Amino acid sequence: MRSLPQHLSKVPVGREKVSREVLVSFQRERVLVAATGVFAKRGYQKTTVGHIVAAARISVGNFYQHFDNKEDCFLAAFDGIVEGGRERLAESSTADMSWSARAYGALAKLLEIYVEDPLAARVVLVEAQTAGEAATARYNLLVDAAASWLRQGRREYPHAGRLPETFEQAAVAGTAYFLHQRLLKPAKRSASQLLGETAPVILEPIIGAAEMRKLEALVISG
Amino acid sequence: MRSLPQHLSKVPVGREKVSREVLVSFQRERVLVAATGVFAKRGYQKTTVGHIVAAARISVGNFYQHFDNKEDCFLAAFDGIVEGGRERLAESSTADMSWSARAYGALAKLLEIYVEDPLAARVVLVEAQTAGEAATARYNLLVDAAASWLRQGRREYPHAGRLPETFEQAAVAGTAYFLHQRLLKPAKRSASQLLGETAPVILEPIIGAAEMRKLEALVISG
Amino acid sequence: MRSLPQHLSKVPVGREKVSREVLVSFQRERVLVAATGVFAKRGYQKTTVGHIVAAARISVGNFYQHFDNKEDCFLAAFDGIVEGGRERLAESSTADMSWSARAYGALAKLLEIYVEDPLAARVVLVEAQTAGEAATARYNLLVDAAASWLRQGRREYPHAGRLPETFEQAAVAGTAYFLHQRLLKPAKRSASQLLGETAPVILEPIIGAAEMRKLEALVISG
Amino acid sequence: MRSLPQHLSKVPVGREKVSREVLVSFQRERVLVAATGVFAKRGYQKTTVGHIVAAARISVGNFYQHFDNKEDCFLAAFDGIVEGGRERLAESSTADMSWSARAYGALAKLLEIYVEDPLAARVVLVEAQTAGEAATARYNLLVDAAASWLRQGRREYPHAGRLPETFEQAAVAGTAYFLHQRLLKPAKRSASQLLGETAPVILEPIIGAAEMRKLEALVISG
DNA sequence: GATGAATGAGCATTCATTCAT
DNA sequence: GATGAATGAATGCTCATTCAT
Repeated sequence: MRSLPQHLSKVPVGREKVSREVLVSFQRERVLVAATGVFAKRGYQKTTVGHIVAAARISVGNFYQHFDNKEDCFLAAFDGIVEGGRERLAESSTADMSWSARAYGALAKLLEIYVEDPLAARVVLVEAQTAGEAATARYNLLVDAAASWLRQGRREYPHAGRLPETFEQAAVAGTAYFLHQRLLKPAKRSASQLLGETAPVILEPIIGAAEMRKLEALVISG
Repeated sequence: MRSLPQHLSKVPVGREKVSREVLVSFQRERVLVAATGVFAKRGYQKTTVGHIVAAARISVGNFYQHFDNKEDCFLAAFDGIVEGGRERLAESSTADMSWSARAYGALAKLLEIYVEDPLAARVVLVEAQTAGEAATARYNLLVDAAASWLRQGRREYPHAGRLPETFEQAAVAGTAYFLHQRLLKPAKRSASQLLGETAPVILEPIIGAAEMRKLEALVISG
Repeated sequence: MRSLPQHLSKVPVGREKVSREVLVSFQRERVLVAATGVFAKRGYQKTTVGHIVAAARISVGNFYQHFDNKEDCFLAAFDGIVEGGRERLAESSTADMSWSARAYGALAKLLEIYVEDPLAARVVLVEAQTAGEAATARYNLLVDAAASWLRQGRREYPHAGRLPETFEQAAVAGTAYFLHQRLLKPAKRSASQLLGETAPVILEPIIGAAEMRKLEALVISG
Repeated sequence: MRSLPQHLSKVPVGREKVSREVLVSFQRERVLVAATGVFAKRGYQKTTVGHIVAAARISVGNFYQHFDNKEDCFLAAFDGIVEGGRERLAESSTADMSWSARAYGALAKLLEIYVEDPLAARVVLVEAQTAGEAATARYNLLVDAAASWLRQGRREYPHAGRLPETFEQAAVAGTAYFLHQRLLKPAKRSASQLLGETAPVILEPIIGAAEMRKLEALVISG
């Protein structure tokens, strides 16, 4: 899953200490992975600390050594997933690409991540809305961040200026709801299928149909 | 609330019985109103049956005479709000109006209802997503129903056919999210302001900019 | 079931009054029959007043007009059954019969009643032991009464004097347990079969094997 | 209580673990003893979990860590008492004794246990019949087991063959009822007194009066 | 550090009983 | 007299969190 933050391995406090810290960090990661699965399968509210420690094979006391409480654990899982996503998203584009290509690539990458780990996706997209105020705030921040990023497109594609102010937020939230619904049904689709269903909703109004077709063609050919 | 069947009032021994039934119905309605407020303010999860009975000024036992449990009460509140909304929505248009006018009028009416009773709106739009599976299912049904209704527009406005299949659902969910966000902030807007912010997102892609302007002008002049 | 106490019909307080009293009495009887069934099927503890009023098709208020509470209702049912049994038992013998014949006849009659109405039997034999102190006391009184009656046999059959003091009570309780067990199993037996299984335990030690055979032969021939 | 498997004490890291397990086991035992007292004094139905935890000086949560619920606790107490009784019963006889001597000794031992701990006796003999289906089933199993054991006597004492099939069950249940009654009255008797009252009912019919006298004499002289 | 036994506040729910209509 | 809505005390049970070992 998520790789360990690099800076930790640089701390030079003696071999043992380091290995222990690494171990602790691994442990924490293990717990977060287990917790993600439990939260996704049982729902945040119905998940108890007991469920998590059973899944992670740790003791209750240990759990509270890592996290303040259940909510803290959820937020850590949420943040870990988002952070991991952000890192992988960074790989999806280079500075020399056009905005539309970067946007299309980013959406494609996101859907790939989504399809890859549906449990993590469920935690971010669904459970975050039922896990208390802090989680909801983080979810909204995510939607806003995506909407903001999308809004940059208006600069590049002037005719997007005709779109209502609320377009980006609605587009992001609408897409999130669409994916959300997909998570409920066992019928899984491939990332490319989902791309065909979401790009027209979220990108085409900004970049226009012509540009859209161009990008689609590029992917197929490339 | 449903009005009493008239024939009952003719039954001679009926008066007492009827008045009691009416009383019970009123009581139930009272509880639902109180419950709606509590659910909206505290959130479904943090609401206890104790909170509801305190707000409704009834006893615990009486609560369980009306509802099976907390979830049942929530669903009844949800259904009551939706039903009331449906009835008021029916008033907003007549058969002789064009689809676009009916759609525009319906959206305006919905926003009016929304602004009028933000607590009820919050229950339907926000809390329903955190109140268990049954509530979530009902929420999704509502989104789907709205999306289906919207889809009829494609027949009337052929150029809407260019819209991706997922447009309607995304548009509805996106608008719901937008309104949802408004509910979190104390800064209230008028229904007409909200109409200006949502109609372009949800209707304009279907009926086109020209028709949109026409409808807006009509409202201002009318 | 139990027939109405005769003296009631003799009270001459005007036709209406009488008919009402009779009606009330019938009503009470109806409730007791229904309650007996519910107690037998659900067990005393798991039976609620709600169950009884539902089965008897009366209102809760009405129930409390007849009985002080659930226990009172149970005791009334218990007493009614015992009283009915006593009356029918009286028919089973005449003064001119020998003690052994009367005892044998009484046992036969009791088993007949038992087989006829297993629900009532269950209430007296099983549920009475779980229905609180008053009911337990009544049950014990019943066992003691039967044991006392049985003890009279010692006078008639001197060799029964060799039996230990505790014999009668143990014999009655043992037989009660035996019948109790029969009530749990669907395999029903006839009254005469049960007579063959119980008489040797409860009567033969008192009257002796020879007398026992004589009585058995009498029944077969008569 | 069962003693700890020896091999565990050899595990080097084991000491702490073992002592904790022992502690937990003691704790459980403590709770069962307290629960037995409460059940015996208040009756199963009127006993609440609150009563038990107050008597055992533990918290509610802790109670539920040991037992699934009140019934589970009762059954554990019942089983513990029966198991303890079985173990002590095993000491009461050796293989070289005659069946009648073993039977007489077992009955004497049982009555000794009964007199020693009337609260435990009450739980097994009285409350088990009011503590739900599972408890009743266990009680019946116990009666059946005792009856079966008693039946072996028929092989050794051929003239016992004249006894009716149902004798053993009735004798056991009758004796149980007799002891049951003793538990209700404060007037306590000694185990040997009770032996004199029960042995003639339960054993003499099988082994005969002569053998009975012989055993009685043996005890007095021995 | 790790463990998991112990804690107890908190909650949903039931049900006998009352009493206004 | 009859009705059944209303009452609220009582109870079983869960679960996040602490802390002695």
